[in-house]
Amino acid sequence: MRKPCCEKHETNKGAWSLEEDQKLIDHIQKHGEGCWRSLPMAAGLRRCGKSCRLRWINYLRPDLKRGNFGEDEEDLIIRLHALLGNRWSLIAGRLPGRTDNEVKNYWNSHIRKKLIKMGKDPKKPHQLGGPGKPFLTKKLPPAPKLLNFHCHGRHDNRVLDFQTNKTCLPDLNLDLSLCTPPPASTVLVEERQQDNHIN
DNA sequence: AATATCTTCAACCGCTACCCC
DNA sequence: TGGGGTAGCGGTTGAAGATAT
Repeated sequence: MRKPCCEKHETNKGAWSLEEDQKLIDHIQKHGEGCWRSLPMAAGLRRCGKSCRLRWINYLRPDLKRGNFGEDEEDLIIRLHALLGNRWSLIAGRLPGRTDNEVKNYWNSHIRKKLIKMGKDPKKPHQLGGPGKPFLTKKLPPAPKLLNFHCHGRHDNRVLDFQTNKTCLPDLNLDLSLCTPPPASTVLVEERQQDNHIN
């Protein structure tokens, strides 16, 4: 029998209060993300670590882009979904400031209906501009670690090529199944700026 | 104005992948 | 190498708000 991830009778459930949010924000600002299991006790929260992680990732993170999806974002989601299927975290990784949960909800509540209305079957990627048959029907090997490169709600995806020392917008590599880690000489400008305190 | 139905989205659950010993 | 613990992912649920009757 699987052990519960936390002592259920001692944890709050349901909507988060402002006070809980603040405690979580304060704790993460002080100690950073990570070690979710021990975080609730350390932060003085009666919540399961999983719940804290989800709340932070989906709602409290300062770099989240709230509000409606733009047309370009919607188009990108459709194209990526045609390639990747329901791999929401990968899709969200290509949409700066968006979370997998948000993308998934948006797909289920808006895009899916829109496509059905247009007479397209959202379950058939080839009707949406994807490959002729479902592209990723079997489990992929784990994504390269550096895919995180695109994650965590980056505000822009510009990269700095250390060889040319120029910034550029990377081509949209939709073929994530073949995506390899970026060369060591390439890092996000934003990260570099943070490191060097450039602005 | 009251009630029913639909829609949206935050949060939960269970499973799997990953990491460490 | 395999077993246990933890993090992350995707599916699902349910409360709250919006809209229709």
